[in-house]
Amino acid sequence: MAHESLKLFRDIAQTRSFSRGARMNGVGQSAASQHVQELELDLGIELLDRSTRPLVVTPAGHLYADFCREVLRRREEFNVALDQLKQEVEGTVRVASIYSIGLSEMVQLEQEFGRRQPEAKLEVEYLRPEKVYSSVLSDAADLGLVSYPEPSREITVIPWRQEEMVVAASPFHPLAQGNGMLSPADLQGIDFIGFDDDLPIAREIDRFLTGQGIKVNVALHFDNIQMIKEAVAHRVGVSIMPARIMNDEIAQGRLVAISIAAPELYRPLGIIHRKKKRFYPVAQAFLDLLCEKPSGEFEAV
Amino acid sequence: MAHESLKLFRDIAQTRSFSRGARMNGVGQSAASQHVQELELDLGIELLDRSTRPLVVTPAGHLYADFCREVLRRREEFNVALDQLKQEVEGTVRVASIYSIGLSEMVQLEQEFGRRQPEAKLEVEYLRPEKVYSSVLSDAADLGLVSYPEPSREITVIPWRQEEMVVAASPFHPLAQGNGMLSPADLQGIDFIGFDDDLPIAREIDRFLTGQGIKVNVALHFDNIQMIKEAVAHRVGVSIMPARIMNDEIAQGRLVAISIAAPELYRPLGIIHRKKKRFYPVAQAFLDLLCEKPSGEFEAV
DNA sequence: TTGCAATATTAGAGTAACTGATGTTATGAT
DNA sequence: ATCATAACATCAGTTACTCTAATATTGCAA
Repeated sequence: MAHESLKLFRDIAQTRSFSRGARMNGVGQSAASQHVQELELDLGIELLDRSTRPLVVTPAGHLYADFCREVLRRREEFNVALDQLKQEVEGTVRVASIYSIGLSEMVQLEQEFGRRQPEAKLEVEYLRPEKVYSSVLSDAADLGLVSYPEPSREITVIPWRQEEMVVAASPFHPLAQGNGMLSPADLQGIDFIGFDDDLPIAREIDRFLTGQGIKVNVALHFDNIQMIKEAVAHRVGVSIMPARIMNDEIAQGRLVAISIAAPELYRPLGIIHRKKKRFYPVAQAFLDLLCEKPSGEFEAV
Repeated sequence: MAHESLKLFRDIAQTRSFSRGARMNGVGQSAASQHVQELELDLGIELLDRSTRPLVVTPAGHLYADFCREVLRRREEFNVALDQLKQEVEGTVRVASIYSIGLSEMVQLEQEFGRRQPEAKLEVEYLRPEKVYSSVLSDAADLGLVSYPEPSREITVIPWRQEEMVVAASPFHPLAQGNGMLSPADLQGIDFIGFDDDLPIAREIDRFLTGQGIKVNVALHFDNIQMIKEAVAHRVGVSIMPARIMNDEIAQGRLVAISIAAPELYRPLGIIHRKKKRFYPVAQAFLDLLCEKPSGEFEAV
């Protein structure tokens, strides 16, 4: 609004004509005339001398025209800076994820996203679960990927996947000699590699085992899956973890996955984000990608 | 209008509060909220993060706030420059006058004007008649004082005075020995000091003498009254000129004024100015002073 | 939770700004 | 000079905005 007014006066002064200035700004000559009259009334001084044709810009008019020019230039600068900022801010999706989402999965997602939004940038940061929440809360990340997601006043949860949990064991472990299935009872008293107690997955596994009346012998526990897999491979014990993140080790013959016969144990994954936040188009696009693609062998919910 | 908007946003960003910013600008909190929303919609980016209290200015908001601050500062500069200009332009009356208006008269006018408008400045420039017209035309002078004023399409005339024209002679000249009166016939064949032919006063005097069937012997002619008075004092001849501008020389006994018995010869003086020009208050005040005061012994018309 | 203070939302009133038609004026050609 | 013309001014009516007032929602702290 103000921008248009400034440009209008500048153009009138520059072309020394109300009609031309008006045309250049897509308004009628009448509007231009009224506008300048209003200006002159406000400033209490004549800006343009219309008693001669073509009109003459008065000294006061020159002062004002200079003002207009400088403001318009500054406005352009602002627009440029803003566009740059938008590129940075709106062209980037910042994702905070727990480690156990799996690197290979994320690489796939990144590739697909790069194909769809070549301009966009994806920044993924792997953090411990509580750091994912705080990162989303503090707006350091647009989206968070967590297991056992918990909504709060600030956080909205979008359910994402249900990952089947299986028993992980060394190929040489006695349990690995069966048909790839076992019943919960088979785990009674077994040596077990667990997750640190403060991780949601640890609590869920514990609840499951307790619910089944099973007690395992926790030989070791870690705060990350990588170490657990390592320990299992070294036959320190068995563990329970999402099947999908063992794919590489299974292919290499370092681990085997043994399904647990009913009741199914699933790890829910969720996408979290700040409530009320309007997503930038790029963040929305990434969210769409996540939701649309039931990648891997497990269904999205 | 735009100024208020810019200030509003700057204040909101600076105080980190809609309500305070609104109060500082004499509007309601609602207006402030709506204003920023509108802005954000226009720019397509969030300027203020209201999801926390006190609100946080986003990077884009900082860019815009900086823009506001700079424009406001520039606007202040403009206002200052404009005020200065107003002082100069509106506080000054520029008068262009022919030489023969008389310095003493003008000094009187200046004094009276200085008393009435202590703030105002009066600039008087003495020029040859045609320069007075062009000065008024080119807007280098607000008012012009001329004799035998001629209106044109560009120039408006305000009749000012009718000055009695008298014969100027040395106290020792034969004509000066009478009763201070003479008839036109007394001038027949006399040695005469005239004005340059291109001056209106020269043409008028010539017309008068011719109309009376008189022929004088033009001994010398000058383009200014000062030289004519000098020549008359030296008894090169007599001349005809406005009585009033001889006052000083008559008081000093260097010249005498001899009235011409009917038909009266008058020199009309007029104030000229550009048509349609709205006067600034100060110029109008000076014009009022000129018109109101039938100074000297001759009536204003 | 509950209460408080801040912001968002909504409808409606008042006003600013534009359009279109018409009046006025500056300028140049007849 | 007078006329024609192109430019600017004016006016009435409409559109579109901006503000207010009342009310709902939200963030934060006790």
